[in-house]
Amino acid sequence: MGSTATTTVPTNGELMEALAAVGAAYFQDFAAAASRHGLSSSQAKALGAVQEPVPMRALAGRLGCDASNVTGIVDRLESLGLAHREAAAGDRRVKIVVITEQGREILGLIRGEMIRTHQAIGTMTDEQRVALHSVCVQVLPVLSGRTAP
Amino acid sequence: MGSTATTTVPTNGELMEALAAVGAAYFQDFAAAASRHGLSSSQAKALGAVQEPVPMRALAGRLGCDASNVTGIVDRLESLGLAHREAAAGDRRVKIVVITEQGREILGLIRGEMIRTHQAIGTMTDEQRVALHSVCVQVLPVLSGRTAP
DNA sequence: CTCAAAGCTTGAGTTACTGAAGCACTCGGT
DNA sequence: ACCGAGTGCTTCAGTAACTCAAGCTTTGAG
Repeated sequence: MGSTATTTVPTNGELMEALAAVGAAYFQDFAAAASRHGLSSSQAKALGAVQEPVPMRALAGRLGCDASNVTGIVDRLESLGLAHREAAAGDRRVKIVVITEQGREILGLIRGEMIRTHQAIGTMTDEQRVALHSVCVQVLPVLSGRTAP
Repeated sequence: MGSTATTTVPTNGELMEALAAVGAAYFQDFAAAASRHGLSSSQAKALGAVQEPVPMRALAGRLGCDASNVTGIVDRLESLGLAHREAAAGDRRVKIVVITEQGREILGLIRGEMIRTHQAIGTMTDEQRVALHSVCVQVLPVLSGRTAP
C-alpha cells in the first residue's frame, strides 16, 4: 500500500463519496435548469434520451424504468409539443418517439443554462478534462453493465 | 509525461455528455442496490445524508427538495426503524433526524453491493483514482454553489 | 407583551413509478 | 393458412415523491 510522497491514493469509500456528491450536485443543476423551462427532471432526461428516434421499449431501457411508466412521460412531452410518436415501419406494434424542433431547442437551452456545471468545467485544466473524459469513457461500459455481448 | 499528439481536449458538450452518462449509470447502480433492501432511492439518499444527526430543514437542503417532502420520507425511514426523530436541545421547534444502528448497517450493505460501481473503480489505475478524486474535490464547491462565504 | 418569522406538519393536487392485465401485432411450427 | 407463444404498448390500481399553501408551535426582537 504505502504510496506516500505527495499524493495519497483515495480509498474506494472516499472515491464513492466524492462521486456521489458530484453526481448529486450535477443532477440538481440539471433539474433546476429543466424546471426553469417547465420540465421535470424525468421529462428532461427523457428528452435527452430521444435526440435520435427511439422505440418506447428501448427508451424505458435507457431511463432504467418500466415501460408503462414511459407511456405517461411521453404523453406529457407530446402534450407539450416537445416530442411525438410515430409508427415504426415494419412492425406495427412499435411506436417510435421522435423529438420535435421545439424539443431540440428547449433541450439546448437547458444544457446551456446549467451554469454551475459550466463553471465547474471551467475550473479544469486541459489535462484534467482529457483525464476526466477518458476515465468516463473507460468506465462507462462496466458501470452500465454493457460488457461485451 | 507529456501528453502525446493522440490526446484531444474534449469539448464542453462531450464532457457533459460523458458526465451525464456516468452519473446516470452510477445512480441506477445505487437505486438497484437500495431496492434490494426494500428502499427507494430517495429513502436511501436520505439515509446517506443523515450519517451524522441533521435537522429536518437542513436535510431538505441537502436533498434539494421542499421541507414538507422530507416529512414523508423520514416518516417511512422511521417506520422501518432506520432512523428516528429527536428533539433539539435549545430549540423546541427543531427535530433532528438520527440514524439508527440498523440504518447504518443497511447503508453499509447498500454501498457494499454497488457492484458495478466497484467494478468500475476497479478498472482504474492508482493515478486515475488520485486524479479523479482531486477533480471531484476541486469542482464540488463550485458545482454545489458553495463558493466561499 | 406582541408580533413577525422560523421549523415542522397537514392537506390538496400532480407526477413518477411498479406490477398486473389487456389489446394488437409478429412469427415459428404444424 | 392457422394457432399459439411471445413482444410492444397502454390501462388500471396503488404507492411514493414532490410542490405549494395553510396551519401550529416556538423563538426572538422590539
